[in-house]
Amino acid sequence: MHSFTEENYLKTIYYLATRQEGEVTTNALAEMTATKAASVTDMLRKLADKQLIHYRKYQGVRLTEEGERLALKIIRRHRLWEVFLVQKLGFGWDEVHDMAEELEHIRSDELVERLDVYLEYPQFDPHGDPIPTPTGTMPATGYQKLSEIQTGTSVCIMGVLEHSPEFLQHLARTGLTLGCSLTLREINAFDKSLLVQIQPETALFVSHDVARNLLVA
Amino acid sequence: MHSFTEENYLKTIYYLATRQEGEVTTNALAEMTATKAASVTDMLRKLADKQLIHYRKYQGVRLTEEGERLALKIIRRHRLWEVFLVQKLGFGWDEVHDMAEELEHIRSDELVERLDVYLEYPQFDPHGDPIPTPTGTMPATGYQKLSEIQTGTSVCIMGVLEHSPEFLQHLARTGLTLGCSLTLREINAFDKSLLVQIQPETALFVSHDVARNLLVA
DNA sequence: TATTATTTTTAGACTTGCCTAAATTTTTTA
DNA sequence: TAAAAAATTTAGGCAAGTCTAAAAATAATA
Ligand SMILES: [Mn+2]
Ligand SMILES: [Mn+2]
Ligand SMILES: [Mn+2]
Ligand SMILES: [Mn+2]
Repeated sequence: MHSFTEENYLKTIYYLATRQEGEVTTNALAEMTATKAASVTDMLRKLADKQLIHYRKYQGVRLTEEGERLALKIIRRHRLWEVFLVQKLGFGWDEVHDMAEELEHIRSDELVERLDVYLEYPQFDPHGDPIPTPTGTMPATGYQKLSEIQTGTSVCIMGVLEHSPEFLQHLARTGLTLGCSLTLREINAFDKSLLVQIQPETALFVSHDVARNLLVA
Repeated sequence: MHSFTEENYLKTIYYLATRQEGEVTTNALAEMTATKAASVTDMLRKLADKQLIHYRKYQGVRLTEEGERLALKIIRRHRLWEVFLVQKLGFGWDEVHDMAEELEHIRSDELVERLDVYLEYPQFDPHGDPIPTPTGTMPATGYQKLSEIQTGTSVCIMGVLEHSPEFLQHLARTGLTLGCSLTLREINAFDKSLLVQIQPETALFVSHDVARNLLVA
């Protein structure tokens, strides 16, 4: 079996690999896991010994097939638990991350598959992130950042890239929730803020910082 | 905060204290936690430092008020998660213990209280054990062991003292489930086995070993 | 390309929870 | 009640995961 810590590292490597081209660096991992580079190096050696990552000293890391399979398994658990916490227990989407961070490590495949049945096979978690399949593949979504679409386009909010409670609460307060449809009216040339129409009668300004963390389709 | 290990020790001390008179011994703890006496001594010193137990060298231990409050909190979590696993996910009562053993350590009071609401405030877990209140008191039950009632008495099965999958599966196979009512017909003088009637037409023999692990009222 | 600056790794150490072996205390038995 | 047995604690050590400080490798810059 693998420790909580190993599972968290695998998940973090997966996450960073999808965000940047090329190998994942020691420093990036240290920042994400809130540890020091020296500690990361220790763990990388251990994960490499277990054949979960490809690791060449000073050259960064990449998940092996087995490592990616495991990472996706943990992500699947995390996202299913988040669905449970929001849909069944009534938590807000800004409250569930830390609990899911612990629940994802409960060691039972049977448990997570029964949870999937119970939740009626959800495709997405409360943040719009796709839920990996039991066999370990990540469904593709093809969403775009709101900051990257053309003026005049009408789209639907499908997900968020930033998961901090502050950001999620801000969205909830301004009415920008998952599934909400909107039309991009104009982009301010000065600060790149966006004017979006969410109701026939209501339009609002969205900062570029918010827009590049909102996924739409 | 307290570690998983500390929480498990507190729970074990609570459990042993309810079974035997007087202080809980180092060896008893070593056996229950599947560790060695020397390791137990280390942990006892640590728990005593944190004021969670009363500990005098060579004299055994006893929970402090704070220690008991914490133990009951973990037991409450354990039993609520067991109810969830059986009632919502459809697990058998013989399958849930190990998962609950991990779930009980998820650090969120809000989570367990919402779970309680969601499960509609259950009073007992799938093994008939009472669920401690949020404020940390253990409801009394006053059940008797089946091995200790009089011939001719009619009773209802309310709980089990042994939680091993083997025992629980044996009960399920012989039809001795929670809530099942039965009448004690006779007690075999030779091996203390019991003849119990569970239907107007069906009676069956129950070994003394089984009977002293069945709680009735 | 030689010299800085940055990144990464190594060396050595700490904490937690566990172990074995030996010493000590308590309990039992002769 | 003294010796033997059992229970418990102490001593010393190990693995996981973390840290700081120093060394080594790579990248950036003059
Ligand atoms: Mn985690
Ligand atoms: Mn999520
Ligand atoms: Mn436990
Ligand atoms: Mn139970």
